[in-house]
Amino acid sequence: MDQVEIFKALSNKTRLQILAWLKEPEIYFPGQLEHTGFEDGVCVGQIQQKAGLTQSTVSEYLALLQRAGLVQSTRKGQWTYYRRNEAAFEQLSKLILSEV
Amino acid sequence: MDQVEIFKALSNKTRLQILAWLKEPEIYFPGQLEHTGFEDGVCVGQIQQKAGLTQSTVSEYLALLQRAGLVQSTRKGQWTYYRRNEAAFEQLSKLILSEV
DNA sequence: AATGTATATCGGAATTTCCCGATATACCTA
DNA sequence: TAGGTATATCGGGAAATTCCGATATACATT
Repeated sequence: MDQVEIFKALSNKTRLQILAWLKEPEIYFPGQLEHTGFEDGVCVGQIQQKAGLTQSTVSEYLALLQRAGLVQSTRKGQWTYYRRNEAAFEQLSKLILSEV
Repeated sequence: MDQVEIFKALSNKTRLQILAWLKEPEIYFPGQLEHTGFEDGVCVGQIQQKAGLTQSTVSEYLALLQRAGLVQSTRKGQWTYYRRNEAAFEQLSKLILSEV
């Protein structure tokens, strides 16, 4: 758990937004529900649309968040679904009180 | 409380070190104890020495941490003492669970 | 095999961050 | 007032980040 890498990942408004959206996908991505549900998270395209940035940028942001350990992904067919890694946030919350 | 600004402030190894040092000044800055104690924190010069960066860099890092609300300062004579703002860390810890 | 769709990766321009040396400001003492 | 010490601010080169368009890869369908 590289602290600096985690905080860098969180140092961007769009990435914070994405994390907030992934917390309540049923609210922020209602369009996906009927297709696949949210067990595996939300696919890149849905996130990209909502973020209003290019596909390449959003894909890189998600990869960055994953390298930091804040999200996890599942590939299903041509879609990659991203979901939050809640354990990482719990850990981070504690770490801020104990180590930072 | 600007989340991005806070996470940017934490996205640097030296600044994280400084915050950790200020958590236990009596351990990391034993030289200052006999002079002034630690009620107001630690002066810039002591922190600079320990960080091993230039005076200007450390001064700017402390100002940056202060703008993010993570530390507070007290001027006494020619010295500026910096100490942690523990309330900010408590808030941040909770914020990571509730908002991020 | 050929085409279409979803995502990842590459190359790069613009901006920001990192960290420095030089200089300015504040305060203290003789 | 002059000189010394502590800190803040300024200007800038190097490196990292932001975000893009173009291209590559992966999978599905026909």
